[in-house]
Amino acid sequence: MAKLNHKDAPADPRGTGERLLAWYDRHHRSLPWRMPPARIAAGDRPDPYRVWLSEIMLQQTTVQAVKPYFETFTSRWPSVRALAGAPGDDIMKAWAGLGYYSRARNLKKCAEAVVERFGGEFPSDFGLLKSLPGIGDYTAAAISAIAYNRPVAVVDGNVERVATRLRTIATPLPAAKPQIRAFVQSILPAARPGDFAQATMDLGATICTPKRPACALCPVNGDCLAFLGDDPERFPFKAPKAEKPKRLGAAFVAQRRDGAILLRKRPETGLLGGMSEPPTSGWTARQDGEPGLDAAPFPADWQPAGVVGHVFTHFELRLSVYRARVDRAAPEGCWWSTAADIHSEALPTVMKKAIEAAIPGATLKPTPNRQQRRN
DNA sequence: GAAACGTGGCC
DNA sequence: TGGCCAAGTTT
Repeated sequence: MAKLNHKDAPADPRGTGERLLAWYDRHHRSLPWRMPPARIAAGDRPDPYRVWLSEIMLQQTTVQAVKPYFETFTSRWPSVRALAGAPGDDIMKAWAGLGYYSRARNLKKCAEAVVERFGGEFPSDFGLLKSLPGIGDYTAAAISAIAYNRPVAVVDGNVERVATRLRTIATPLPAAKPQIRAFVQSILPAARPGDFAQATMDLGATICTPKRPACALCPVNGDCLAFLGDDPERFPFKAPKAEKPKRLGAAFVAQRRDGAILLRKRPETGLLGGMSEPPTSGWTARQDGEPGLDAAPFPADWQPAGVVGHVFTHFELRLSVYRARVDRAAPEGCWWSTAADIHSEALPTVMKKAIEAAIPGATLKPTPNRQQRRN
């Protein structure tokens, strides 16, 4: 890492924003939900519905993971009114696999609120946006700036990294947030708040990365205190993460003679809230041996079918999977999901893993080339 | 302020 | 392999 002396002190910080915009004009990423800077300059604005939807999907989620979901949602529900009118279960099914399912629950609530409170038009005001379900500080600022070009500071994880490096802010997150927000506000170009927000995020995603940042390519390295006199990779400062506890549980995959699989719906709140699953044991903090057949939802010829590992945000799960052939009506609260339906159920990834362990191929989409198995 | 809340990719 | 991280919000 280059260490420059004091003669190379940062240029006028007020120029940082303009330099970021000039870089963005040339090197911006092309994304499905983004209006490119040339069209912004021509007077176009992005659809606030698409901005909102993309921002919710992008919370703690990579661009690559979001792309296909964004395409699915916007094709199926082209407007906030369409989404507000959709059955909640359809939204959960379409969200399955993307994670953080409270986002999907809040998505419908927010769409309904926009229709009822604002006549189907997203507000531009930060405070009004933040009053909507699922919209916090970041998302309210992002919609306000990107969709409406309001001069608000948009601070996400990328911007936190860029800002703490530019100013060598050594206060650990999240305590450093006010400092960061104030700094970003101070360099915000008044004419192009939306482009500036996206420019800063693009810089963080492609140049000012967490590990091995490409400082030589950075358009504002001359403004960066970390680059000029420190080690950029040290920033931002964060508290060490707590160790993940390990939990054990069991899943019971019952299959009917025609191939249908028994599912039920999880409670609306909490982990995987509102999503579907094969019957499972609880998996609270138990470490005293694998859950056994006493946790089965009903008596059957349960056979061990392997163990599935899955890492959640705050714990690791080892799920013992059992399988049985069952020929009976679905118990109260459960339903038989046929081979034709199983692909479109609201199954979280961990539950697809469990079903796959018991019945390989069961949750894969049928292809024209593949014969459906019927036993 | 701290904990809950998913998943997949990268090194 | 396992820890880190990704356009955070809610309670």
